Amino acid sequence: MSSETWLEQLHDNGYRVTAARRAVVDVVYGNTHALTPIEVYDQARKKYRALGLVTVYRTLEKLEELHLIQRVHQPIGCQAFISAGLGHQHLLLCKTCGQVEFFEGDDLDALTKSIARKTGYQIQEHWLQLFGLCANCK
Amino acid sequence: MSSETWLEQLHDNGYRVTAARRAVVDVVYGNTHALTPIEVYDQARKKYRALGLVTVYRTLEKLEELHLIQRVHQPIGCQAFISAGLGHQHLLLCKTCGQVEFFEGDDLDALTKSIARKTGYQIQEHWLQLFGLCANCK
DNA sequence: TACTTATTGAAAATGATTTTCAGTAAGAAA
DNA sequence: TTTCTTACTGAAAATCATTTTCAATAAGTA
Repeated sequence: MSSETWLEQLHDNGYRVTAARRAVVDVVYGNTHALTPIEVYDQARKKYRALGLVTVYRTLEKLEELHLIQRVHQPIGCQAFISAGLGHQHLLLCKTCGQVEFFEGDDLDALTKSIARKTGYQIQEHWLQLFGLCANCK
Repeated sequence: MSSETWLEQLHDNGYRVTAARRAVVDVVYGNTHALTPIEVYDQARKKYRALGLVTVYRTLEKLEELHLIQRVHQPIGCQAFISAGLGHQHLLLCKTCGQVEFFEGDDLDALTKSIARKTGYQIQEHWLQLFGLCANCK
C-alpha cells in the first residue's frame, strides 16, 4: 500500500493523475502529522516547484471527498488534514508536535442511549478526540 | 442568575460595562443555540442599532477568555459560540436547528488509560461531542 | 497521433477576522 | 456632582484564508 493507491482512486473516480496531484498526495499520504493547506503547499513545492496553492486546495477537496483524508479539529484551528483512518476511528493528538494516532474501541453505546433518553434526541454520530503529549514530547 | 452575572464578571475583571457589551451579552447569555459572530451581530443590533461587528468580535473574545462562552466545533464550521457549561461538560448538537444540550457523566478513564498504555502518550484532555436530531426536529 | 476537455497557475474576488485611529463615554477620584 | 483618565467605540483599511475566473496546458481516451 503506497501513495499510488490514492492516485488510482483518483483515476478510478474520473479524475486525472497530474504532476501537481502527485506532489500533494506524496506529502499527505501516510504522514502522521496533521497538515494545513499552506504546509502541504510548502512541502509539496520542494518536489514540484510550479505547484500553485489553489491546486493544493482543490486536491485536498477531492481527497476528502473520496474519504482518503479527513479534517482535524484542534483548539488552535480546524484547517488541518490527515490521512483518514479505516472504519470508525478516533484521533489522539500531540499538543506539542501535532503527531496523530488513531484508535478505536470506544464503547459509548450506554452513554449515548442514556443521553438520548434524558434529552429526547435521536443521536446519529459522535466525535471523540484525545489530546496529550506523545512519547517523544513528554 | 441572569445576564447581569456576566456583566459583573466583566466589570470585576477590569473591563467596562457598555451599551454595546450589554447588547452582545443579552443575545448570547442563556441562548441554547450556537451563534456565529454575524448572527450575534444581527440579533444584538435589533436592541442596539449602533453596534459594530468589530465590537462583537472583541466582546466574544473577552467572554471566551473569562470562560463564560465556548467555541462550538461542527462539521459545517467552527466559528459558533455557546454559553459555557459549568465544570466538565460535553455537547449534544441538533444537526437541523443547531440547538445545544450539555451533558456530563462520560467515563472515559478505562479507555484513556488503555490508549495511553498502547501509544505511550500522556493524555491530558478529551473532546466528546454527540450529533443528532432534537425532539422537535426528529 | 490527434483531440476533447479536465486541470493548471495567476490574478482577482470574496469572506472572515484583525488592526488602526480619532472620537466617545465608563467609572474612579476629587 | 463634576472632572479626568483611558478603555472602548465604530468605520475604514489591512490582513489572511479560501474561492472563482480565465486562458493556456496536458492527461489520457479514441
